[in-house]
Amino acid sequence: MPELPEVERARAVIEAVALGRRIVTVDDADTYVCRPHAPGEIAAALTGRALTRAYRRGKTMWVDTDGGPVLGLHLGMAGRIVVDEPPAPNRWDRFVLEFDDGGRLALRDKRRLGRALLEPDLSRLGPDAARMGRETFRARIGAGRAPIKARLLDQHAIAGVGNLLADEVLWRAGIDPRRPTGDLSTAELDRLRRDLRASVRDATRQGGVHTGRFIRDRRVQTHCPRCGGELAKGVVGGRTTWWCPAEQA
DNA sequence: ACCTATGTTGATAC
DNA sequence: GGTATCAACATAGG
Repeated sequence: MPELPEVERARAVIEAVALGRRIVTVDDADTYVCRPHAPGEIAAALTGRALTRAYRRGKTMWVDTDGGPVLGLHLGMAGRIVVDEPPAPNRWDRFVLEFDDGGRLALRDKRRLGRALLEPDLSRLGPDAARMGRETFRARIGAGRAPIKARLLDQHAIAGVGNLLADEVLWRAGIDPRRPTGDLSTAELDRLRRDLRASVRDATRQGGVHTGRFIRDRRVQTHCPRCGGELAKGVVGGRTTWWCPAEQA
């Protein structure tokens, strides 16, 4: 589930209900989710601290603590942040903070591809997709020969776009996902940026990328929501890709 | 049973 | 350097 809109909602939840609460216990026993830390390392650094601010860039979140280290959080492919919910079965709560008021914050993730670590490295993360200016977008997205969809998925170039959101915005903008980036006109790049920002805004408000018109519709049928034509399916940038061959050129 | 698919990222190879 | 491929993880479904 988690692309930029889902992560922003998770960040907002942390901001709204988890800041200022004193941490008394940390479960960092999952050495894969908490890599490269050894069990107990994150616990030692965070016990007695409180979270003070929650940030996000692309799909990466990080949280400041009062006098302690920064805690990085990533939802991976199936992770969620849950606050003050009873523990999940099957050890799906991969990383847990317990507060002195009896509440808890958990990274709940069936797949274990989520991440919790101290002092995350953000240096290789591109600018946030929702806050990218026109000039920056043109420069970072418009150069090179990769298929445009592959570029949108490249977190070093632009942070926050995942497989579903990429299909949604390319459909909205009427651009073939296989087009080489360098072949896009300035007008097409500007349109793409506009549609991307709109898609992110809508999805964040409505609860996630699956609420997008193209993505939502595709769950029940494989026709274009606009023209009704049969959608095409293929692999672009290594990911399953759907598009409308009649409208996306 | 076995095979495929799945919203992620990172390492590796060309 | 840019791009493509595969592996990491665990679950769901045909």
